[in-house]
Amino acid sequence: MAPPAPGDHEARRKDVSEAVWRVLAAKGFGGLTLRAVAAEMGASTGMLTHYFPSKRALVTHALDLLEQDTAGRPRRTPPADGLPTVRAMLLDILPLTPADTARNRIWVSSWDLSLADETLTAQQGDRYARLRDTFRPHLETARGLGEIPSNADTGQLASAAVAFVHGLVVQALFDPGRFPEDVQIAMLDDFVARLAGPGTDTAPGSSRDT
Amino acid sequence: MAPPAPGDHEARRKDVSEAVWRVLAAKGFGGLTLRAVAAEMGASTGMLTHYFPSKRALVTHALDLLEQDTAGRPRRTPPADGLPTVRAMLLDILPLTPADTARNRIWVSSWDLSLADETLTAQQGDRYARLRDTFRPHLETARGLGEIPSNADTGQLASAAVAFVHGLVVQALFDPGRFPEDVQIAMLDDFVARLAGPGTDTAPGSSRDT
DNA sequence: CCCTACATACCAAACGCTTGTTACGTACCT
DNA sequence: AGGTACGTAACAAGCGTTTGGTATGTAGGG
Repeated sequence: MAPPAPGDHEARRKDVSEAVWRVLAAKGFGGLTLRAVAAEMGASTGMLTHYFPSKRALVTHALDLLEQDTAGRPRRTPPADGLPTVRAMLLDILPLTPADTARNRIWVSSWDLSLADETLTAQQGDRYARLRDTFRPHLETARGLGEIPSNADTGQLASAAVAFVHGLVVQALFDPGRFPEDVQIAMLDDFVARLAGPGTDTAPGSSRDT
Repeated sequence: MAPPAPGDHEARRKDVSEAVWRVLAAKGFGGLTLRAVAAEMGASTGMLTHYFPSKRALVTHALDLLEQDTAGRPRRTPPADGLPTVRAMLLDILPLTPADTARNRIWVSSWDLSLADETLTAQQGDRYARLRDTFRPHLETARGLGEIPSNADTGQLASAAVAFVHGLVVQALFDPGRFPEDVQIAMLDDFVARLAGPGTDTAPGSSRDT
């Protein structure tokens, strides 16, 4: 009955991954149990431990899945250098499709676990640093193009952009009715438009990064 | 041995509340168990059920505690009507003190549970609506004072302000070293300064999509 | 003033259930 | 034959919950 073809080890791991994903989307990390995952794919917990020796390994794999899904998600083709690209990148984060909503929901869900574990806290902190770093070069391009002031602190603006978009994600997750697609986009466009403004005028020689 | 004075029922509930708070600050909602709370106050689980008949009741109480602590926290005296008040209110949210950090950490931790439960999701959504509503009148005052453009959408700006500050909270929680007090304040000041700008000029009759 | 009656406040222990983990058996393919 | 791929089943630990018992208080009657 059960096909033990020894070649599709990776394929079976992928099946497990999809079951993990569905459990996470439905019940979050607090509801991620071996039995829930096993039941989701109509298998036994013994089979799970055949692919993931411990719960910790499964959780780690779930976090990897999250990162992998995030990195591999379909993205908009960058329209033009500078601010339009920043806008497109931020749009790619918002929960505008069911897939984006699930991914964001799982990210937010993971924060409880991440905050309770020192190692995971540091990893999440690094992830945020990397995310900010992906915005920075495009903000520098925008500065070079004169789309934002020449004295703008691109590192700080990257942090601000990530902050704004993730804060919007959280509100949208808790109240999708009040944050439909057009509202989210309008808010994002408004935010990007304000990037072009002066912000706080920093006196020369007073700003340092990191 | 143990004094069962029947008058201090509320006082004892407060003791329980403080133990719950300490457990939440240390281990989040995922680590909130009856035994952990009982151990935290050197008592038994039977005593807990004497004050909270079920785990659900304790969790509900914990969420009430969060709301209560948030509502009752010390706040800055509003400096001047309009934008300065908005800035002060946003400053009151940021994790600048250990108490603020603990409160924010617990809030973020609660989102896993809240997203997994329909009722809690709606409650959190309402909380966000109320939070946005506390900003709106001051933004309208700012508009009346000419601090922000006369065609500004105050409701949208309130959502944006809450989004920005909570997104900043999350990043600061995961990487306190990179978001010390002065960085957080600088980012907030920059954001508030941009509120004074035009944002997206909503020309009547023109629409932009996708 | 003492004795009984009763409610409160709790502890210790056990309940049944779920958790992660492990051991063992078996079907299958090479 | 032997390794791979499972299912079955048990395990101890931890979970929320329940039970039984024991102090400690208050209240009322004699």
